[in-house]
Amino acid sequence: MHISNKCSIAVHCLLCINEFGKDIRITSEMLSVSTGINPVTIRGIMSALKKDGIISVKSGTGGAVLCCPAEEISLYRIGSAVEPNFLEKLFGIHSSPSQVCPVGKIINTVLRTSYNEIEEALTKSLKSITMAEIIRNYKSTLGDNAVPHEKVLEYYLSASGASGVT
Amino acid sequence: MHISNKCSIAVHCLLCINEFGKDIRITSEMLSVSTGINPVTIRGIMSALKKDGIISVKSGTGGAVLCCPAEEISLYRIGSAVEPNFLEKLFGIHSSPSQVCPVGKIINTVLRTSYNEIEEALTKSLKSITMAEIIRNYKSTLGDNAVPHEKVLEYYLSASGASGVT
DNA sequence: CCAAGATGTAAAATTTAAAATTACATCTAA
DNA sequence: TTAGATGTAATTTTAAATTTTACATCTTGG
Repeated sequence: MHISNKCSIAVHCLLCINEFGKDIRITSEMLSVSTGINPVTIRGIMSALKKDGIISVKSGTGGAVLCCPAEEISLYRIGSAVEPNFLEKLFGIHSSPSQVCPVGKIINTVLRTSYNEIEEALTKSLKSITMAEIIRNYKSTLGDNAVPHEKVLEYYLSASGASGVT
Repeated sequence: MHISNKCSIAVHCLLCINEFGKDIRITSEMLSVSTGINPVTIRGIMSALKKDGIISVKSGTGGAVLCCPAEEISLYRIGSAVEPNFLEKLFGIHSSPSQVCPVGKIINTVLRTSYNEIEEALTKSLKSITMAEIIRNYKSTLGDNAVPHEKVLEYYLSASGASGVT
């Protein structure tokens, strides 16, 4: 009953790349620790983001970097990248209505008309929110909770290998 | 990754009630045949619609009728009735990010800020589409496919007991 | 050049949420 | 008073997402 976690996980990863990418090498292992999601799933998501041109990942040695301005990375783009046609899947429609009943026969068409309207509006909102805004929001939410950067890097460097400290 | 089928099923049922309610008694069995969904699930959905004041169902003998004008039954109202808080559930968020990583610590808050914006816009579209519009859309889509009403009633009357002709 | 540490994927196993099934108490009117 | 409904709880089944396992391939430092 919801869009899979992939979009949220992707945003999380992009925030990490943006925040720590200059100081440490961002690997799927590191992102796995940060997100609490297993590294294979992370790699799948990274793959999708890469295919869409949002990030580039150095194969073999590892290390992901943003490869376009944060203003150009909208939630719509992220969602579409990690889960093609995610909007069409938004509203579930029952799959085997009676083909004898006039309502059953055309319910799919009728529903799609309304759902398309909604998806259009939704697309607009999703396009209006970009990583630039999310990064700003992250920084201001961080506020006083901000941990010294070295501390964080130390955590990641020691945790590489999934120590278990999460 | 999507809102459950309940909302679509509810719209289907409401269309049937509106279309055939004057001629035949709308039972969960009849709606089960029309939707292809089992009667217990239908009764659950009808219960929810009833609780919200959208329909009234005669207990015991059966027979559902709309009990408010179609203009007042929006998709938002239907969705909320059959699935409380369905919008909050829209975007999945991974549930166990690292509490040591600064991103992991506040990712939920950061995401919710953006998702709330989107949900607000979505709510507005969902409220703007009502059964009145859907009924109009149904009638016009029906167009020439329109089957003589008696045929349909005959179908339902004979099918009561779920004959299998669907 | 080659081994350690990454990515990239495929395939199978597990988990989880939705829906179906089963069961039964209760209601209503012919 | 009984046949045909609704109302709901509990269990089973099903389908989809995620994790796990496995392994091929890439990259670079020693």
